[in-house]
Amino acid sequence: MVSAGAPDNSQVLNRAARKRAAILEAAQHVFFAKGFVGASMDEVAATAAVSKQTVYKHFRNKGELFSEVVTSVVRARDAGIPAELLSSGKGSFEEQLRSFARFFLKGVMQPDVLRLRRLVIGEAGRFPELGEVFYDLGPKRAVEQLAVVLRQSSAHYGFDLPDPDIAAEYLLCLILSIPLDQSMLLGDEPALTDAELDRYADEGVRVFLRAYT
Amino acid sequence: MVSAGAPDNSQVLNRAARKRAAILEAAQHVFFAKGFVGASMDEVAATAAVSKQTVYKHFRNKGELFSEVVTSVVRARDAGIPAELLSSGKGSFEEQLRSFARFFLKGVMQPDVLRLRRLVIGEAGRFPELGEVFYDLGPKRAVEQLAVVLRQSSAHYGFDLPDPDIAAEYLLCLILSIPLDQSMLLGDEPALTDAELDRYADEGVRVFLRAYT
DNA sequence: TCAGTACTAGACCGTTCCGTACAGTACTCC
DNA sequence: GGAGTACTGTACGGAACGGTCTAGTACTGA
Repeated sequence: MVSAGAPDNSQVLNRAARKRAAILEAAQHVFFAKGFVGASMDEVAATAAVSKQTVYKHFRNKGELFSEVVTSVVRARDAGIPAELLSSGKGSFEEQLRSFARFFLKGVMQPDVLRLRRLVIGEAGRFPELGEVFYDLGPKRAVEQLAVVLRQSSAHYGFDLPDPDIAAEYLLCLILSIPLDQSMLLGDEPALTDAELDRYADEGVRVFLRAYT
Repeated sequence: MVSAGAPDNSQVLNRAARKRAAILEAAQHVFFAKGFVGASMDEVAATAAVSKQTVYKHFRNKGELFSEVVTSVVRARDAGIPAELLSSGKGSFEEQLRSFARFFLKGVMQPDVLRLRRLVIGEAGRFPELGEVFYDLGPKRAVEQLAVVLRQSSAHYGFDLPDPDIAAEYLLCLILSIPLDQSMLLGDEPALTDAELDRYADEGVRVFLRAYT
């Protein structure tokens, strides 16, 4: 019997690694639902179908488990940009930016990513270093990648873009901020459809291009 | 002896109202520092220099106290736009928008407002209605006020602005999002100086005007 | 002045939680 | 097959917390 929602690691991981993965996944679930203080180690152990002792064998204490959960989720989300996005030259500049915009917005608006963001923001006082990890692998990376695209394209299409790094920051906030801020304060229900997200992405790009070309 | 940081209400409020105010102020402090679950009613009572029984005489339970704290802080910040901002006609359109932008950004970046935002976002699962209160009296009001300004000014200066409500949304996120998102994830220390905030506000307005005029 | 109300101080109850301890069982790897 | 490691189940100590209770004190307002 393979537990639903989790890959069957029984063949590729030894027992210890398997247990560790189960604990991390259970902890993610519990922390996302109840926050750091609200979550209990007993519930994590029960959800992972593991004894509490085993939890403490893998993670020194609650805080370390929390840190590992957050960093592992952030890193898992950081798979990077799909190759086809980076192969520039396909379509107009606006179409290219639109592809990026839709990709970033869809990623950021994943329910788990939204929950993670809420968690990190809420615990920024207790775990400031986690905010930094999230920022570096989230917004910061996105801006850097957009800046590369802007630099290439402005050269390729021959228009003047004085400061691509700053332009990328404004582009990103034009794409993400409106739906993201609403989700942060008003919750993710009802979730926006893909079509609505695409409209936000496209409109953000449109405003950006009017300002910068 | 008047406690520092709080107005001396001893002359204008009777005892009950005075105690109630002291509890709210103490609770704000404790909740901001430790979050909802992390704060304890004993600490609130001690900080307010009040017996725990008195706390429970004024507020039915911890959740109600938390709600009252958040709504009272939000409403206190909702004093509205100073009159001199609304008296249009002074200066160019860009100067007028700059005044608004600087005003909004400075308000949003107040340490207490940042802490409140973090708190509301972190507890959005437990208290969704507080997110709504915050949103309605925060971003939503700001967008509405900006839309009024845009409507008036586009008529007054005779340029075409098809959808002032949507334009106001983009204007607001161009003004606020970059410093605000950084503060949410990276903490408020070190706080940005007024001059830096003004630069963000002015640059946001500049990008907006390039896109919309 | 005096009744009624608000407040105080502290004990208290039931629960929850983190982290540890322990004795016994399952697995893994040589 | 056998030693060594990982895991289980449960119990426990110690602390914290939300909320109630009680008995006594200070204040208020007519």
